[in-house]
Amino acid sequence: MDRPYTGVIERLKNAGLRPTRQRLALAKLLFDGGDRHITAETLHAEVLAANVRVSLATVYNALHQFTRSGLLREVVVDSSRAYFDTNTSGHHHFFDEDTGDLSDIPDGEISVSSLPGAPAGKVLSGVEVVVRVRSQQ
Amino acid sequence: MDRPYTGVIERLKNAGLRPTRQRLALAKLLFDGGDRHITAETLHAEVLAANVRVSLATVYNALHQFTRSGLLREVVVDSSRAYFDTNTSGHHHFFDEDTGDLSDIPDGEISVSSLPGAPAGKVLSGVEVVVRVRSQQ
DNA sequence: ATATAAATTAGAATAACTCTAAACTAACTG
DNA sequence: CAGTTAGTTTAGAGTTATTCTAATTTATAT
Ligand SMILES: [Mn+2]
Ligand SMILES: [Mn+2]
Ligand SMILES: [Zn+2]
Ligand SMILES: [Zn+2]
Repeated sequence: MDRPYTGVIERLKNAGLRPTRQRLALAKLLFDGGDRHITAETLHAEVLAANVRVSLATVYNALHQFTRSGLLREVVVDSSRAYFDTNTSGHHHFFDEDTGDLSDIPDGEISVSSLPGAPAGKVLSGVEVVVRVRSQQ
Repeated sequence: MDRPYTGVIERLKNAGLRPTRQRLALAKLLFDGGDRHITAETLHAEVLAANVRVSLATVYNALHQFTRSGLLREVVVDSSRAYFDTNTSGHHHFFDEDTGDLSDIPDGEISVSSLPGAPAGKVLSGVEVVVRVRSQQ
């Protein structure tokens, strides 16, 4: 149950990021264990709960750096907060508008057919399907 | 070329909204002419340019009331601003991440197949496909 | 006309970020 | 190692889109 940081250290180094105490704690929460969908606030709360003092500015910095390096992907589903996804491969989401819960649509349960070409002079950068659901009565 | 408000007055009354000077001006900009994609700021600028004094708070109020009444639909594509669409029927969007341009994907050029059922205890409320494009370089 | 409920508004407040500039630290070099 | 330097963290201030508050105004009903 120990040597807990080796994997995460490598992951950060490969991304060209120094494995600092803060980034290690954040990366461990994000990448050790299954795929996750998080916001800056929830990640900040988790890292504090794990007794690592990290500022909110650093959480935002890390989320953006991880995203730029391809370790995370941003999912836009709510105009009031940014969500980040540790699963960077192409997949789609359920978003519960009442609870704010973001969850994956299992692969194969949805597919987009006959993708349109990008308008003239533009280049495609991603395709996202969001299936919105409600849980409140 | 006159009696310019009759259509819009009916539309507001049917939605249970009093046809005030402000709502008439906003509804005219929104619904007279083709389908539109707008933000609160752009609509506010337009209404001022048309020489009708309307506060930004009223623009936000109207956008939300129109949305609740089904005259508009909100499209979530950018975590920093809310877009509203005068076309409330089911259709999908291109979003240019460089310019902020939101445009419709022509009907038939895309389709989502094998829609998943909503997770247990949840009810489906919408399906949105966003095709992100870039125009810079 | 009056009354009443609904709507508008200025400006303050909020919330999610982003920025700045100073303090710290990881990594390199000899 | 000790010294240097570039990268990182941070507190707190700043920004921006949006919401709220409470006072004023207006639409509608009688
Ligand atoms: Mn924001
Ligand atoms: Mn916002
Ligand atoms: Zn996901
Ligand atoms: Zn549209």
